[in-house]
Amino acid sequence: MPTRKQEKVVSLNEIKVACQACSLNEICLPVGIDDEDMERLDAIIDRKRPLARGDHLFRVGDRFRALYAVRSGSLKTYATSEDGQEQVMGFHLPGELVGLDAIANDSHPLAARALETTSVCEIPFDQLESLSNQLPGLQHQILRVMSQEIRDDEQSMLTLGQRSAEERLAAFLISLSNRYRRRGFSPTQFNLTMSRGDIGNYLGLALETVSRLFTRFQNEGLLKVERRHVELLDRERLCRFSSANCYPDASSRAES
Amino acid sequence: MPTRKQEKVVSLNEIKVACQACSLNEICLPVGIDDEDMERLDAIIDRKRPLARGDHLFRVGDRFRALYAVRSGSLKTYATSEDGQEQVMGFHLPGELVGLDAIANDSHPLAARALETTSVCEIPFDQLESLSNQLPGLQHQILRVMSQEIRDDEQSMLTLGQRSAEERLAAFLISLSNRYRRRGFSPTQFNLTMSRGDIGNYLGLALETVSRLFTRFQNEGLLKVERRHVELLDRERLCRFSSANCYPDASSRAES
DNA sequence: CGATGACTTGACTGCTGTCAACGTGCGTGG
DNA sequence: CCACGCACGTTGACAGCAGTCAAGTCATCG
Repeated sequence: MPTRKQEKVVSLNEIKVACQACSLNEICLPVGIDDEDMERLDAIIDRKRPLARGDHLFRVGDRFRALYAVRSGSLKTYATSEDGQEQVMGFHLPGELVGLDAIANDSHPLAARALETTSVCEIPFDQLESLSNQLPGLQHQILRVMSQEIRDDEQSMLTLGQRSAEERLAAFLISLSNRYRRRGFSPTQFNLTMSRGDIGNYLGLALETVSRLFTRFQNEGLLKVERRHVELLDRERLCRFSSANCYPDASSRAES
Repeated sequence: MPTRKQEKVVSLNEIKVACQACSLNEICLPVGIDDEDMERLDAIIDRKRPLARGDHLFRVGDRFRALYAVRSGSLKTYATSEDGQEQVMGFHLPGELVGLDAIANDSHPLAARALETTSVCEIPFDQLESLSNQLPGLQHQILRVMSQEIRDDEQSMLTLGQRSAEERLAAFLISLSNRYRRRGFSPTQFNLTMSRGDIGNYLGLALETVSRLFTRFQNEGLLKVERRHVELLDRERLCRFSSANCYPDASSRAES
């Protein structure tokens, strides 16, 4: 990552640090906000103490008060069916926003739980909203982020609806890879913070199928996997397996 | 539908008519907007001439200029995979909004095509955005609508990922039923404006499977189907089949 | 009246879920 | 330090749901 223009005054640097640490740097509410506005945005953000693995950030039905940006660690969001079965709806990596689905009814339709030690930034929604009234750039950015979320969900629907087990897992791995790359992590080597069961649940597959596919992918030289650690050896081929373009995913390409 | 408070002045009535005809009446951008604001909103909306069956409202990659609200008729949105296969992503009934996924990148990621003769309202986005800067109520409403879209997509993901063919079709029919009910149409009797192929494509099923399931549902007394016309005979049981609550779908329950 | 497209139905296959047994690594406590 | 338990992961056997291929029916329209 080329260091961004950091020749700035004091308080501004503080924010840069704050939001770089939070991975919010041009990500959560990317671009289109100038430094002064960013300062005001930063002022309303509350940094909470970390969650331990298994802790809930919020539960189903909790009143909606704030959006959350993952600063470090990772979360899963899930619903619970009437028979008590968990339904994993998504995973959230550093720099990603959680809770956008709660705005509509002022209540969280999903629960969010930490997959590992995780810290988040809390963005009180009423404050964000009134701030965005004053800052058209911010308002536009929020709309963009929500639109991107809809887009990503559409992508997931496509994967879940139309793809084979093999294609789903490949697409999942490519998606993770893209999202890690985007945040400056290695796109070819990372740890899965979720269990095989979570992955299977999310992809609509039995956990045994996920396990078998990892083995198969490894035998075919596509990747190397050992417990939670994954190394993508042939990203290109894996990508073709996924029947999806490699880079459209959560990338958004940050506009023109 | 009990006629809504129509004891109002002239121009206001016009809007009521306009937006009632457009089914926008408290739906596209529901509640939270007072009459005066609604007048200003109405002023930027462009009513276009109807699309014929098969016409495109927009295509993949088209520059994003406006959101569209279905006034009458219906649309499907779809992606096209590299091998030319169509992937149906959604159906849009009167009163529903299309194009929210295009805001992020100023470009439509999906194409939208009329399933029958269809008319839409065009809502130029830049005008909507600057208007919403002046009207906090409108801004909030837009966020709600987008949030609801995310919620609905999550619901679809769940259906596609975890459910059997039977459950998917049942959920699809219940969803249609809820959406028709919400707009004042019969929730138990309606025409499918899309083909079996479209339904199957959307649900991630072969069209033959969809056909067989319709037959089975009919034999089990759940519904009566003849070509495109469907009558739900046992909505309650169909709902249980879908493994989903009956009313959460696209309802949003229009807040408290 | 024939052509066309949409839909239905049947036969067969195969992917993927289920059930079950068996590793493997890690933390806890002796 | 070692033993144990437990959660997680892997692998195998088997079965069933749903896809594919194919034939046939029905409605609409020129």
